[in-house]
Amino acid sequence: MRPAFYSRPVLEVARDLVGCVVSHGGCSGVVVETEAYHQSEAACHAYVGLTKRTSTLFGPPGRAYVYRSYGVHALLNAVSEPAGVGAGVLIRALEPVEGVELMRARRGLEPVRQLCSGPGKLTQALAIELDHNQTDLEHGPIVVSPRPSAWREVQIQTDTRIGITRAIELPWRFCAVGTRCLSRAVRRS
DNA sequence: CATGGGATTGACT
DNA sequence: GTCAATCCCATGC
Repeated sequence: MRPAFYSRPVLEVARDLVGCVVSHGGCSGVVVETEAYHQSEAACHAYVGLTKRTSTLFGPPGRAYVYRSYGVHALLNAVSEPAGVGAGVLIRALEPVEGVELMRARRGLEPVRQLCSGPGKLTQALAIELDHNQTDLEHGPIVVSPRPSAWREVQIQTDTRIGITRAIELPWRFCAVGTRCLSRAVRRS
């Protein structure tokens, strides 16, 4: 997707990314779960302001923000809003499309439902690493492309975000209806 | 320079 | 349900 797609309010970008396709490392999948993060709320890394860590979030929209979580997993975000605003969309789950055997090998698991049903799982399945931080999501190596026709009219449920301790009340989680690949079931709508 | 806290996962009780 | 693994980096002395 072009930078103009991401250079909008992060809640719109998070909603519109559901149904789009993420490709990397010989694999691809449809985005079925996202969360929005914005510098104005305390759960966002950019809340602390411009630092070495958050500089990607404050940079140009349409780039990847990849960081290490709990010392173990790489998590993928799409930098959103105009440059100068710290915001991003966390990609939390995919429904696998291409390269399922590669995903199985990288994950060490067979069930399709468990290959990309979590933010750390999908980066492992697609071989997305920390050095993809700041790379362009239009030209790759990680590529985000528009909704396939079957996903054009996808229904979306909102929910509160998962795994955070601050600003827990905001309904900034967006989930596709009908998928079996969410990281967790939707609680609220 | 030392410390502490995670936008998680998988193994185990 | 509980809990450890493991590392980057922001913060504070």
